Amino acid sequence: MAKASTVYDVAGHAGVSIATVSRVLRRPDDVRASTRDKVLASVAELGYVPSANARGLAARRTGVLGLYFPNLDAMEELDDGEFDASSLVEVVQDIPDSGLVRPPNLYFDEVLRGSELEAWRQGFALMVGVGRVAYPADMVNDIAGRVDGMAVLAQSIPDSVLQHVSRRIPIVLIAGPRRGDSYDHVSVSNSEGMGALTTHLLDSLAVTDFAYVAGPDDSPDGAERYSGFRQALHSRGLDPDARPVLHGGFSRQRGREVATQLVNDGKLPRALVCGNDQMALGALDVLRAHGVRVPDEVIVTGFDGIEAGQTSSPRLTTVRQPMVDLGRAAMRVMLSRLEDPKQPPISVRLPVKVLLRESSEGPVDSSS
Amino acid sequence: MAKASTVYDVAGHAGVSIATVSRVLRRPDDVRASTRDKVLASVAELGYVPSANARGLAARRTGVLGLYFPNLDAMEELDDGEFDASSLVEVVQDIPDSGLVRPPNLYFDEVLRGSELEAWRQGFALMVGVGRVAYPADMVNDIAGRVDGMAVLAQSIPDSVLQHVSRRIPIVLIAGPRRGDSYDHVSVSNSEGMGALTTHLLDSLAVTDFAYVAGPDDSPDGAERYSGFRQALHSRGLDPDARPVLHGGFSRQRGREVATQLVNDGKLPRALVCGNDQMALGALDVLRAHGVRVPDEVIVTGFDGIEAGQTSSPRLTTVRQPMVDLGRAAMRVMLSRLEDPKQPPISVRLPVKVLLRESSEGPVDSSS
DNA sequence: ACCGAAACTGTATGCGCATACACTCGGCGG
DNA sequence: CCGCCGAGTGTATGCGCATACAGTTTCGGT
Repeated sequence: MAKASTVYDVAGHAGVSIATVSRVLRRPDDVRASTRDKVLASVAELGYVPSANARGLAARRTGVLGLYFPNLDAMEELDDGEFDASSLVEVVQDIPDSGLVRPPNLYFDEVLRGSELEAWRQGFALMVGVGRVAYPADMVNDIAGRVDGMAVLAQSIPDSVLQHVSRRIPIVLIAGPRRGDSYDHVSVSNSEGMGALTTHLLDSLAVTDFAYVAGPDDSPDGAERYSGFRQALHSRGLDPDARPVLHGGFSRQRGREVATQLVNDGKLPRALVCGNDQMALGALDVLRAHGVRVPDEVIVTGFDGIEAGQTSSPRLTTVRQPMVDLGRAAMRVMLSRLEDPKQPPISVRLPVKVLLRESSEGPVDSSS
Repeated sequence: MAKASTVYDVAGHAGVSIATVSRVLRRPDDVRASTRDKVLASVAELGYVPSANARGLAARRTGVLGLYFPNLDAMEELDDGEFDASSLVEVVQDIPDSGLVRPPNLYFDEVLRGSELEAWRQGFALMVGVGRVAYPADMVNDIAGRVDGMAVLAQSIPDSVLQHVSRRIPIVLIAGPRRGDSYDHVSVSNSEGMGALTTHLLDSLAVTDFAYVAGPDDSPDGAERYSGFRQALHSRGLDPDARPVLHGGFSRQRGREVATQLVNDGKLPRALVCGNDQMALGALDVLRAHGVRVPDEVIVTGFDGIEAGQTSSPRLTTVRQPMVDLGRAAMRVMLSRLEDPKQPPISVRLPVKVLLRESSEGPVDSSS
């Protein structure tokens, strides 16, 4: 590592020109086999690794796709802790589930996985950025300068910034509402999914007594879901406005608070429809603690399909978002845009799955 | 996006030289305020975003740190599915927990989070790569050419490749065993943690009848944990070799298989010590299905501290790895190495926490 | 009003690679 | 035996920026 070797070093060592070295690496078939072997031997000998910067500069593309997340509260909590190795083991009664120490966002992780997978399959590297509240613009700019295209989750970026960077690279919006119609967009069927779930409760389980636990007011996903809920009720002649809406925050803790309130007020509905899984799990925590039987007394449903809903007891009925596919789709759309920059804006809408489990359907054999 | 503008465009637009533009962006204080404003106005006007490639080339550093994961079986499963939007909603009884459709690796996700956090805090971007079995060398090389330093998880890379790229950039190994003594290394106290947990079972719960469910043979973490288990027994005068060892694969399914076997053979031990949480959860599945009471009849323990162990019933006693800190520590070590390339190899060992929960301690109030 | 230092800005160069183009060389048809 | 062609290789250039260095302006002091 004394000094990274360059094409020139390799060329000198192999007795060829730098052009030949470059060809051996980029278009091996254009080089005579014997020459190629000579060069490759030198590459190995010198530990040569091409500089992506130089390559990117010369080729006018970086070969990198970007993925930008908004910052979820959970991440910030990590900021403080210094790791301290004073003792290598500590035996403790379990730390309380703060919901923060263990970041709960399966959601992003899966989008990330999907993106990573698709990007590499298409021959691109992936760069990840998680927004810190303080200086989103700088980070976004930084990433934008490093990539050939960038996917942005929900509304993690102010419009002005988005507009600025979009003059350099294509932008794909993931989830969230459309923003203007100049960007490509990938989202899931939030309203249809919640609608289908609600309809199931209405038609198959004959539920009419609902309460809805909404997400944060500024969540477009949350809004779409609630809208789906309302439409389902409306289509069956029920008045959505007659159903109580409890405002949450998409956190487990918030779900607990809402449920606690309902219990205390003695206003438990037949079905508690939650805007996401975290809140539903929080509600389950409270109901279980109060001895309320789910689903016999109260049906609870979520949205997202996170893993924890699969191992909770009872297991959570929910709407599964194809989060991995969201990431994959975003990357594909981006590549398609790179290939043909002037095609009209693309908008992909991914299907969801309503998963019926014990929190709504009653006991099911879980011996699997 | 017609044609990304450059320093030259901005310089021309603002009526200054490119050097001044560059300075405005890099060292604003070296430029007169009035000039700076002029330039910034042009930057905004033109939608200028500096090319990280050019910058990196000129500055001889990329400002990016790399993180490379081995490929876990789970990822591959995603390869096939095309997303198909023929229907936007589908209502289904829950799909069986294949353990594949929902990638279970909280582990990597958290290391990633930690890395991402620390990298950005230090002013670096993060690039992620997940190894595909087919061509790890190419991917590693590719990343190595793009970053100032790379962290590698466990043994995801052949020694030869590692050696090659390490001539260009510093490498930090995360988890896994040391490899030679030329690389920096970050790991957790696997053996100490498992030792402490085992000792607790021995001393506080008076268990002597153990069975150990090991991980895959090629997992160094698994080996260290088993070693900690053995040492604990040995230190209490018990013979480790008298305790059955069941070989697993770190998957939930494997945990189920092992547990099923034990049940069928009527050889359930007092305590089932598992090499990771996934297997432990799989064992819980089976024990519950067979009506075996945990922890009254059988104590089950895991290792890792994944979230699912926190919501399982009973909640899982385990050893919590500071996975987020692993990532953070790796990045810090890397930066320290970049600052002073010739300091002796660093080896950081992070502490773990033994978390006592209901799968070993009996009923606990879980109303929280 | 003059001088020198300090503050500021411009000019020139190179980072490491891809690639257009020029060139060499061997084989082939005429 | 000559000229032509294509495979293979070398030469020269530019990608967009940072920065050393040179040049210019500003400003305090006298």
